[in-house]
Amino acid sequence: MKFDKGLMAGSGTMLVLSLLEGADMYGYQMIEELARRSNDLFQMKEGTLYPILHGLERDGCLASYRQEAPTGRERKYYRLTRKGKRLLDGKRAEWEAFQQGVDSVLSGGASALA
Amino acid sequence: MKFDKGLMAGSGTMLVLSLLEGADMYGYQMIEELARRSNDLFQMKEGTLYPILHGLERDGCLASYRQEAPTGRERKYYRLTRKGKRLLDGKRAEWEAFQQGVDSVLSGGASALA
DNA sequence: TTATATACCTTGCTGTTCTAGGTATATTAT
DNA sequence: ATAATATACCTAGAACAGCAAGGTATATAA
Repeated sequence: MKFDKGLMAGSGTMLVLSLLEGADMYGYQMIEELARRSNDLFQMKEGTLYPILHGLERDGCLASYRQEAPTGRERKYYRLTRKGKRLLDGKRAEWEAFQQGVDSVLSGGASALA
Repeated sequence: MKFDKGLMAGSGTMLVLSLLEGADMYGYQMIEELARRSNDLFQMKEGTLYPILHGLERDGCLASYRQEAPTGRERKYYRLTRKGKRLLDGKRAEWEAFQQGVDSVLSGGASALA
């Protein structure tokens, strides 16, 4: 990424899952799509992405299938499973809570939660 | 913390620095203050905090002094230096960009950045 | 007198990202 | 034709941050 690598930790999985919510994608495409959607802020490295994909598939959160591109090149597409969708929902909720917590601390601690 | 530990990575330093922007504090107090300001969402562990403090002091971002509490116990207070303030400002800017980037990806990539 | 709260610290584990490689095919430039 | 680049997948090892679990010591509460 372009900034403190640490910030990315913990969000990488969520970002990947969220990409697959809209459409099946292959790895290389996810990197491009992540850059596009973030205005080039997120430039995920392959060494980061592929281990994430393999782990999620191993845990049953993603399913993969091979499909030939019009060019003739073979691509490995990933699809979000029901379990993956549940994981995404959980990560998203965690992210929102975290975001709120950080902003609350940064602003001195006066946030009115519920 | 209460959630995916990974999310914390990269933010710990910023949160600590931001606490010290308002007032000098000692370690134990920072943990309590962080919990208070975040409605108990952030329960930073001592094994996380002390290495952060030592690193920031080593880098000249914090300065420390010992002061006796009314109870007789000695406390080690930390003060934000000018260099620490600059670091905080940078971290804050990074955090905002990151936050915006994540939300942009989560919402499909349509954010209008300036 | 024992347990808990306060207050500081460190070592080693784990998990996540990145670096830096490797393989192979398709396209573009020379 | 040949070289360079883009596409597309992968992995091993380094680096780093947070955590668990320990240690030390004093003050307060049971």
